[in-house]
Amino acid sequence: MDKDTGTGYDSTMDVSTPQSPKVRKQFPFPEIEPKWQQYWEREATFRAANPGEPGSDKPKYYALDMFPYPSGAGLHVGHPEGYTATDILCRYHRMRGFNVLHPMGWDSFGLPAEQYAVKTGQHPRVTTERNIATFRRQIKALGFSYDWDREVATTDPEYVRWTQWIFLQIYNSYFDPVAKQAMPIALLEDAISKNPTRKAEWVDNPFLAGAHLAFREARKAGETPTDEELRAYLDEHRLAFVAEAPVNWSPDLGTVLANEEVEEWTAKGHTVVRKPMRQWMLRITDYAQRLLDDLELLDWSESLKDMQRNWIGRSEGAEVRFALKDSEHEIEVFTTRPDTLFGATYMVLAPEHELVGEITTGEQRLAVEDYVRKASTKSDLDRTDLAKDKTGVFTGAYALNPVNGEEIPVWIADYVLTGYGTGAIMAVPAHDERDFEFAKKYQLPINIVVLKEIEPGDGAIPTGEMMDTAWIAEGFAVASPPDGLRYEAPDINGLKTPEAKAKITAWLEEKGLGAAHVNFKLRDWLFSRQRYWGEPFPIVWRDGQHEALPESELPVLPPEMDDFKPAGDGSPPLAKARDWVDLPDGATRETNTMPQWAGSCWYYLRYLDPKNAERFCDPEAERYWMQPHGIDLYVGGVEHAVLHLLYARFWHKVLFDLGHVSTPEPFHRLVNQGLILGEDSQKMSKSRGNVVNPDDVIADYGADALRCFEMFMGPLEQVKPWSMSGVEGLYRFLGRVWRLAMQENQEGEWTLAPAVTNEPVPDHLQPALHGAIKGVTEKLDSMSFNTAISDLMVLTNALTKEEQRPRAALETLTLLLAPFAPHLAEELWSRLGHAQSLAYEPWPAFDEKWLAVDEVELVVQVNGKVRAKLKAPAEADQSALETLARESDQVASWLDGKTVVKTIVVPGKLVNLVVK
RNA sequence: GCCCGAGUGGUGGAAUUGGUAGACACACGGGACUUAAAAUCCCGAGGAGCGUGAGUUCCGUGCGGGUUCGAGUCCCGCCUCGGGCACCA
Repeated sequence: MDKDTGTGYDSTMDVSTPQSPKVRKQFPFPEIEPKWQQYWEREATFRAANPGEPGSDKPKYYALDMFPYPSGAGLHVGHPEGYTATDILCRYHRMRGFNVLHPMGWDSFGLPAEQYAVKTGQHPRVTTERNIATFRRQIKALGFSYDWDREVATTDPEYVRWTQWIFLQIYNSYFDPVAKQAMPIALLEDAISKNPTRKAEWVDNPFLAGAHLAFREARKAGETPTDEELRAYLDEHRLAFVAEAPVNWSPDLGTVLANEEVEEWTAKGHTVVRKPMRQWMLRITDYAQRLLDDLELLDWSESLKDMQRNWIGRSEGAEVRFALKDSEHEIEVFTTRPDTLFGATYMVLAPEHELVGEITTGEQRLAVEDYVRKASTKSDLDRTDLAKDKTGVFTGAYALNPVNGEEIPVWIADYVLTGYGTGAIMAVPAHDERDFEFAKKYQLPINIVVLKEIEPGDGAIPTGEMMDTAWIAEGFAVASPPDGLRYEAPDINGLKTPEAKAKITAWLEEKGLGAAHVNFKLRDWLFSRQRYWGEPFPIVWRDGQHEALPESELPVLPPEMDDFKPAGDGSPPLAKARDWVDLPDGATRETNTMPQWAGSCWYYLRYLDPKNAERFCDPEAERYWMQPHGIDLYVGGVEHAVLHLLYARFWHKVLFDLGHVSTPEPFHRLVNQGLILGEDSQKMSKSRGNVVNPDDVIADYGADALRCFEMFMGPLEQVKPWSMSGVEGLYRFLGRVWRLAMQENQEGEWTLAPAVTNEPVPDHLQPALHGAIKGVTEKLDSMSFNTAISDLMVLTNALTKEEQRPRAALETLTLLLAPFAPHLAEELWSRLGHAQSLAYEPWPAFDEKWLAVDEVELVVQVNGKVRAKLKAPAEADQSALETLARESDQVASWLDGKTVVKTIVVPGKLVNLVVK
């Protein structure tokens, strides 16, 4: 799921380890790390119990990492950051008695392996398998507590089967506008058929009943729909559909891209142009409102929610129809400001608008056609780059403003986008910056109809020519209509913007001229790619119509080929495999493939039941792990804020609507780990030479030190620079912990230190011990890993000072450390005399009695400045503390010759004497 | 331009509801051990001033105001950096 997928295939695969400093190891991590990794694997320590298996009676905890795209470059230190955070919480939850699901897998379809295949002829599957092996080895070397029995790869044929199966669920559904959810297309088909057989299932649904009636009336009128018409009606409603639309086409990649992906690839230097093509789309726009509303259910950062909200881009307003002078056509526009209708002085159509050809007058035709042609060859980038300088051409046509009947000119301009709203606007230059700029340039009238305040008195309205910028905020309606004039439209003068909007909209609705309307920025998801290394669509074409393959035909795997080159004309590589494409019965296979996002849209569900051959996931397993509100913790990079996270939510909602999953949202709590920068505070990149390879770090300092350092660097969500001396610091800390209990003999063997005693923990150590238990526990609960480690250091420093090291105290420290440095902790636990792994040892509990102190430090302030620090009994009451403070020698000089006018006492903490 | 987030020592970062600013580390300096070094252990440290000294005073959380007995924390106005969106009507 990495965005950074375009690198690495030309790099060598061997991971070279620089000469480690020939220094004595602080602790024998090169022996104990592989030892415990093998132990955990052999004992299946981290196998998660599905319902019915021993251990499934515990409460569940599902922590998910964003699975990686196994690139040729191998793991970098950014990967283990999020993985370590989830691993720590998983190990912690096991010790707290949870049945923990912590899986890992591979997002293994993707363009780099295919590009490598084009260059070298090596099959993408070979490349992919090799890269997965590298990633698996590297990840295992970090000692994460994954249940490897649940490993999945999106390229596995059995995984592809269910990705395609889910696609068919989407294909065989429509979005019901009444129920506001996906429903089986079979219901709609039944409703419009001549002899419905499932009426009981849909008769109460106004949408289906309405469709039924419409087709019945048509039949009564003798307009019996043909099979093609019925079919076309259904295809128009499917959640997966084929559309001819301007798409993002990259000639050098040889494929189309989703809107969300364009920036990523252009940033890498690829060209992306708009081009009309026939492509598969998914109707994510139907879910726009639910995707927006259900963000409220989620425990995500507000900034991440905001990114999704902005991407979905909901705006409320009205659609208004403008009649055209001397034409039967109408222009429909969307506006968020129907209150400014009296200020609409011209209209603008997008150059691609379907009416442009129809309404252009003879003398304007040449200029308009020229403009349209130029606009069509401009890429989106050109269009936005030239944003500052607005251009346009008058069509020669006039529209009639519905509120006052005025004739206003109709222009075309490329600042109006074809993909948003209706592709046409009413221009209100006084109250919209773009319209203002355009009107200034082409000397179109600017009529002010909103003022910030209404002046008492004569109320003369300033003229638009006096404005140097548009007033786009709300205010009070004026000149709507202008003084002395009356129109059929209501007078909204003096109304505040919201009321003015409501009144005008109501009138438009009443007159049939328009209606309140909600618009979204979100576009439907362009779902097909012209690639080889992706899931083929389980679709065949017959007589120009698409049809689904039966489930028994799944999985549909890409054919064996040795030429992976895209044709360059937009036809996919698969089209060249004629034997595969042409079926004996005359049908042909769909040759597009699905985007890489398809596999990552549901992998978290396959983990729940990865070996199931009957279903994508057993319903009982789904309920067990996903109830009550989905995945307990999902950690990954913020780069997926509007890609993977939006797509996966959409698929999940479709599956939810169809009854295949039990929660409306998949990822209840989501945390974005911050980027790790190079030691130079620059983004890590091969060209800068500041990339840190985790293998090197493990070789020199061990996996535990790497894990601990990544957590100690700073808050998980923060961007932070790498520091090799920082790793060394954590390495030394782990060495100190080790040597609390161990010492090295003449032969270089580590044995239990004689300082380790079986005496009970002395009272003077108890506050440090229980303070650490409390601190680490609370900080794990709040995911404040850096301060949790700091608490462990404080306890370690306290124990280091002790001559005698009580075994009980060392055991507690070992358990607290275990989630962070599991190899070291397991080894210490074993050396302290335990035969079993500590993975399921109960988490230490603290006793408040050791945290209560009987003497506190009392801060005495005079006028808010600290003047003394005194010892005071913890139970002293306010007046006692005040007396103590006033009588203190250190304070006396500050009170000399002054009068105390006020005293503030914070019990147990501070006394502030206010003097004059 | 719009929407978020963040500015704390030489560095990474700590600081419940406003209540001792700088926890814990890194880097640095000093000491112990060592023939020496590495490793380890101990000690020091926000800045400025005064004092031989134990100490002590002032300043200090991007800048300017404000609220409060008391502000890193709350309010208003700026500046800088980072992220997202970007002609979305």
